[in-house]
Amino acid sequence: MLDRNRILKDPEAAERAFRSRGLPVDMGALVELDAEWFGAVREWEALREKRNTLSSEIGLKKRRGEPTAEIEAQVRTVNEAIGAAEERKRDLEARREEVWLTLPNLPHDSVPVGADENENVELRRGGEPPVFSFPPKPHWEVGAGLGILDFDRAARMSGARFSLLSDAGARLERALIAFMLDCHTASRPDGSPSYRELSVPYLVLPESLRATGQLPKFREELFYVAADDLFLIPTAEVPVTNTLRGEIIEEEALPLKFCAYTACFRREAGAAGKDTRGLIRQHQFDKVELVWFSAPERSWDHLETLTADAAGILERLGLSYRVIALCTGDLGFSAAKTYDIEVWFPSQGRYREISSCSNFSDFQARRGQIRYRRSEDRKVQPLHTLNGSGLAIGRTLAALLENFQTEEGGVRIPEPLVPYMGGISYLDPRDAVPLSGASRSERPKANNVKDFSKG
RNA sequence: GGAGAGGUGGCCGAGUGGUCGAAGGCGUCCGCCUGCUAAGCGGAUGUAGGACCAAAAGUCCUACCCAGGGUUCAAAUCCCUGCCUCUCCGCCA
Repeated sequence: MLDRNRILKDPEAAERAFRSRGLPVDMGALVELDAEWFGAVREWEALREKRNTLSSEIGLKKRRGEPTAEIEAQVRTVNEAIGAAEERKRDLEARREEVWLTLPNLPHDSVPVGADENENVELRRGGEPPVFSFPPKPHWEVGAGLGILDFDRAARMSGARFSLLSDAGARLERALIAFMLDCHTASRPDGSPSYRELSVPYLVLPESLRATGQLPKFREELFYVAADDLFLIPTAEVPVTNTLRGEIIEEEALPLKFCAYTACFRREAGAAGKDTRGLIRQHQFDKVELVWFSAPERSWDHLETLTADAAGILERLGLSYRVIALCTGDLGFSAAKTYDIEVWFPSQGRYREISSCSNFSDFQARRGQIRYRRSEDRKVQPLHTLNGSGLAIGRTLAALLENFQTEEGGVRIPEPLVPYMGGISYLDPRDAVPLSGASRSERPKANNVKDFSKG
């Protein structure tokens, strides 16, 4: 939600901002509707005042034993007017909300102006794309060769855009989650506080999604559980940001930094034909998310830190990446400024998004009533929220399979992950065991796994 | 899922249908006092929208005592529904 006073003070500036996002907004109609709504509110308030005055007069008279029938009749008349005014107010309020809740955030001044993703600006690169002496295979082929990635069986149980990982693949996914969380929650060399880890619900109420901006506009992107009026989260941003919804936080406590691993669920409506193969675009994927709550004057610095924190994971894993600043036309609905981090995919010969780090300024905080008490003057103000992937697990896994593949079809495990893989430093295609079971001769020694399934 | 008890300000906790935005306490803030600290004393202390004002201060109006309906001239207070919490039972990872 945008700051009403700010928009109404300079509607032309707001209109320019919306146009820079490629969204023409009829500010005239918006201003007019707002004025109409506001007039209805004032009218309703005036009538309430009148009724309150008369009612308390009745109280006085009753105590003195004076007759009140006449005033009571008056109040009844006023009440009729209130009823009508309330209906009008309610109607206008609904119409106004519908408009205001679908207005996107205003881009920050530092965001490059541009029409679409072609005008995004590359800021920096990290690492070198690997050089191969053979044509690198796409990750789904590498994964299939290793026997750790299976899309056919996933489709059998769940349909398109789901995946099934097995053996070292499943373990690698778990390793990445643990590795990333450990990185973000580790104490920092400069003594600044690390991220606090949260484990959050995957199903949320509509108002939670309204706060972060997915509703009302992007309902078709969400999986919805109609029987309970709950939505599956499209990102941990939703539950983590909503953790503090409706709260007032003392300025000294800011910034508050949280990280959380969750599965994420997206319908990918309108993405038909895009990334139909592989792990890039799934209905369900894993992500470690970073979320900041910060004071407005510091949030732009914090976005830099947040982005560096996300990129740090790629550095440790030895993956090549670049950071780009999204232009106004490519900015997400709630964001005031966004950096995308893209990782190198050898099979595609290009960088693909692996993290999106945004400052939402006070946009989500207004919608979710997340405020802070400024220590200087004790005033209560909306704070700023930020978040970024740190990182998307499936895409990281895919990038590892592609970037560290060997000619034999194996994959080298980056050194920091080896402890998380139980010492495994190389995935060997010769170790592959089909899910339907190995033949008697090549069946590996049974793992000494305890059965915990009986709870 | 069944039975019962509740949901009031940062927290605890009163509240008879009318002057209750809400007693009291705790906490917090500002002063005073005590040569430090504690204690003590005085005062202030919800949020949102709006009016007056150049602005601040201040005064005033409207709303909010889980949410939504209802009764009433008038609802934190009475009624209904929903949600949530707690206790007991059932079921269950």
